[in-house]
Amino acid sequence: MEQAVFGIGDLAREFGVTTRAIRFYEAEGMIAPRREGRRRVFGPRERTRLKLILRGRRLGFSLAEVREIVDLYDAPAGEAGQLSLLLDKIAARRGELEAKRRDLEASLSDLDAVARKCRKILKKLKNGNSWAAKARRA
Amino acid sequence: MEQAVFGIGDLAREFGVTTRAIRFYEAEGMIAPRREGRRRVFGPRERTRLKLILRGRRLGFSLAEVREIVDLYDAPAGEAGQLSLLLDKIAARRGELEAKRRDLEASLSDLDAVARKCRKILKKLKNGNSWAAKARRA
DNA sequence: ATTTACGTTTACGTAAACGTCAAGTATGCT
DNA sequence: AGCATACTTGACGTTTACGTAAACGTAAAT
Repeated sequence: MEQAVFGIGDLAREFGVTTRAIRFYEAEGMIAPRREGRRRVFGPRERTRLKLILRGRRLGFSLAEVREIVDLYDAPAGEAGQLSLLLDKIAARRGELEAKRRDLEASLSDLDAVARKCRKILKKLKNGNSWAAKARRA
Repeated sequence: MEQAVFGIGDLAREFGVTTRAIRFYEAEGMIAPRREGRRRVFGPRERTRLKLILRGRRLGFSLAEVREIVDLYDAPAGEAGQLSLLLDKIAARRGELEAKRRDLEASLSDLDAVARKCRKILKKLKNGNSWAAKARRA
């Protein structure tokens, strides 16, 4: 078994965040670990939620946005109207993610272009560079 | 010609940001429009820089990170040592971007999984649902 | 001439997302 | 018993990334 419960310190270490951050997310109502006395006890479910939160944050979403995204995950229980409304929300989020992906791909290819230019100049420098001016036109 | 100069308002409208933000980036030394009297005049170069800045921000980078990324673009002029150092930096940034891409793909596929689950339930609801319990096992 | 539109600087304000103490509690080890 | 370690709840502080308002400049339109 993959271990079913975690202390706040365990999760902090595992995900590379401070316990303060985790408590903050709880105070914001984004996770709700159960208590054992006063201590927080995180089950796999809360652990997953935390993982989702942090992933969202790394992708540049605000906590408010993250909250809406995460909420999509444990909604699927309702009548038809609710469900297709949920599907709409999901589609909207998908759109945002795809926009981000476009930004990402653009960044990657831009970066690659710079790298290529770099290597080109570097190569010319290695074997005698008499005509360095030519490389600078780019 | 694609228009060679822009006022601050033009760029704000084009990119959907406030003029305040643009001035802020200038104050931070991330763009340096030339002046015509007191007014800022942005050439295509500064326009591109701004575009890069905003793209970085959308991807969740801090301005400090964005600065370092953007600086990679107008460095390619130096001796061999500098160039390969630059290539190293580029590789590092590429790594970050790829990590972000993994997060992104994971988010997308998670979202798709929820959507599939949703549609499944929805379908069962449409034709007579006597055995709704079966769908809840997921 | 004056309103309108766009721009300028200076300066204070603010929301978000935690960081950083402080002071107390609970558990286990030696 | 004494100490270390991990956790708790406040409460205030800090950084980032702008927002917002005031007061003014300049040029075109009415």
